[in-house]
Amino acid sequence: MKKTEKPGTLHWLARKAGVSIATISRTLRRPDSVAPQTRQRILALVERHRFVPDGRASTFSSNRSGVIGLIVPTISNSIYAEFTEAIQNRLQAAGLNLLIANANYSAELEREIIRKLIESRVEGVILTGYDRDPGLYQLLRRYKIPFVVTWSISPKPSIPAISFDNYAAATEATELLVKLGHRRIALICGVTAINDRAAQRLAAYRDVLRRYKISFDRALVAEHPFEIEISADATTRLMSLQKPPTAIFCANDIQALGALFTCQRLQFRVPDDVSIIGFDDLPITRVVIPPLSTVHIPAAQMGNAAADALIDAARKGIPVKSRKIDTEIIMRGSTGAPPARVRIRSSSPS
Amino acid sequence: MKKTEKPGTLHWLARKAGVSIATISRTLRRPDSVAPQTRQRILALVERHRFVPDGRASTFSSNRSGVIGLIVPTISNSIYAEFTEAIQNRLQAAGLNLLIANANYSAELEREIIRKLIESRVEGVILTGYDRDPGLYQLLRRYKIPFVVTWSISPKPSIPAISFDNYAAATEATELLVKLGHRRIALICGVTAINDRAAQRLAAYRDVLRRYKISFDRALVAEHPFEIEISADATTRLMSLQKPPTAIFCANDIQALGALFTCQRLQFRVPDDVSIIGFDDLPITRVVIPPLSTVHIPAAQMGNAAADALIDAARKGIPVKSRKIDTEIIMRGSTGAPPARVRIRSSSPS
DNA sequence: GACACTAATGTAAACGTTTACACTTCGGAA
DNA sequence: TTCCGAAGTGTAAACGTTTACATTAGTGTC
Repeated sequence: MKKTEKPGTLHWLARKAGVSIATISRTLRRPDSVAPQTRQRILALVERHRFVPDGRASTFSSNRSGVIGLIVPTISNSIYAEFTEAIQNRLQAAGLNLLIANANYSAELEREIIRKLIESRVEGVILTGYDRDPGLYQLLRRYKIPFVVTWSISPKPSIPAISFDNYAAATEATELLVKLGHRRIALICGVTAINDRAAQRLAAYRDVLRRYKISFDRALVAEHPFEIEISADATTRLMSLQKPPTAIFCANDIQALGALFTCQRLQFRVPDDVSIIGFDDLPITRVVIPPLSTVHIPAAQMGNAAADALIDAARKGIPVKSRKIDTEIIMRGSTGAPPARVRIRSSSPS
Repeated sequence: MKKTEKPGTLHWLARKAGVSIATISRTLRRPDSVAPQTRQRILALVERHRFVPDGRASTFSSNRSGVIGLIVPTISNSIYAEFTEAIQNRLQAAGLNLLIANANYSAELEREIIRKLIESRVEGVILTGYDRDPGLYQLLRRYKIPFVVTWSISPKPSIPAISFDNYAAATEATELLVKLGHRRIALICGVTAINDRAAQRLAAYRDVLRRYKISFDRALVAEHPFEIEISADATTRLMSLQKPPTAIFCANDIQALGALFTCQRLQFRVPDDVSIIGFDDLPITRVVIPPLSTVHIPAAQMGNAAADALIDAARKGIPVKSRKIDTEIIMRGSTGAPPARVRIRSSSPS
């Protein structure tokens, strides 16, 4: 009585093809290493039975998962889409797979995701932001999983980052408004407690004000999740102030759009009455009326660089090297000098 | 000479704790099944060494990957974000993990992704759209992987779909424009060759025109990728026609936004000169001026239902049952009757 | 004709869990 | 006292590949 192998395994195929299991494995992984006619016979069989080898066993046996994990804080902001697609393309070309995970701005959820990634022994992790429990970094190191921080730069040099400089970029944006003559500048940004990018942008804003001897008014900063309707509400509040701002720096384009439409709805002209500057340079900022001035973030470039670094780390053991990426202020139609009456009013208060 | 186990394995921990490997495994998987003091001792050890078990071995040995795959055609459109997050929440509650993959509107890439998912023996797959090589469905069935189609309904009842009805929704939207008095209605939609949702919406548009005896003008339909700038260009072309449309149905909110701003830029008033209706009901449609009329898609509800169905399929073997989800037209400020002069002109042509 | 070398294939150990089953201990019921 | 069941733990097979090493056959060289 012939022992019948379980269908859908290499063993089973090997028996059908009259070769050993090793030959099947080789046919699948390194076709050149088997004789052409053997190969053909086996591939025909594989085709006919629609055989898909068990990747779990393969990954486990070869000790290579071929997967890079990417953790983004949200997928609703399309700026991460460009970033993700760049990474995906690079990895695919290198024969690696991308596992996209959404941490939803939750440290708790991110922790679980990182743990899962370690469990599945991914060969690299791309993180967003640096601010997290140091234990997580230790864990990644403990399991020799290369990682890289993106979208912000850690003050600790031991944490490799491939990113632009949030502080510098926000400094530039705020300074631009100051140089246009604005003295009453609002900031709408993300929730700094859970978002180090937002925190750095806020810090930059404060420091610029201080440098130009403009007093900091807590009422002019609004920290909110990146949802357009929330930003719209915040803008309404801001513009209903006794002395509304003449400029709003939004640390995110989504928020800037909320601010733009809300100002217009409240009959403020942009940029004549209020200037607005965003952050990210989403495609929509070019289409909106007036087109939005913003800070261009080279998301694709950052993605490419991060992916390349991890490919080298995973395949050649080259440690990830930090790298800074340049941003650029894009002046479009939503920024200008403050209105004259405000300038007059502020010099001769009523 | 004591045989030393490889660190970072259950064996190694077992030796350290002076128990068997089975006890370690049980402590990790079903803590209740081991004595409290044993458990404590082991957990302390696990904690101290930051031990993370090898999920590949676990998945492989237990024959359960605990993963559901989700394939979306793009991640730039935030409508998929809501969908994805709903799925993620449901799966997490059920102890399953979500693997998000982006097929980038490429059948080729999608095929590779599906293959990878089968290789890793995921316990379910959520697909977007039904239109793909039938071999892929066969493959999923062959490997007994439950799947469900979302965002559109297959004409073949053998393919389970949890979705709204694109044809019905687009019919409603087009009909609404007709009933407002429009006769010259443009359609901006996705590329129907690679997007069955776009194809169904186009079909609905044509059928409504036919039903109301409005001649179909090829020049009034624009098929384009869902990028706002491309849609803006298409709108420019449309509105520069000898006889520009008095209404534009955009089968996607992104495109509708491009159309809206472009019309305004060209000095057409919305809705006085042109009506615009979108599709998806993104949050931004409520904020824009005028707020955009659109078709509300219950993305979260669809995600919940799809996730629940796959959870039941994976865990209890319940076959996925098709289900239709309702959409709703949301009338906001971007739709109205056609302008009077057009109505006059059309009744007494020059 | 012996030898070295290569190409093609086979053998079998290893990867690190899970889990069915066996075993021991202990407390209580008869 | 014996017996039974439950609780706790151990043993070892199984999961389906990959791959180092062994084996065989074939080819060309001296």
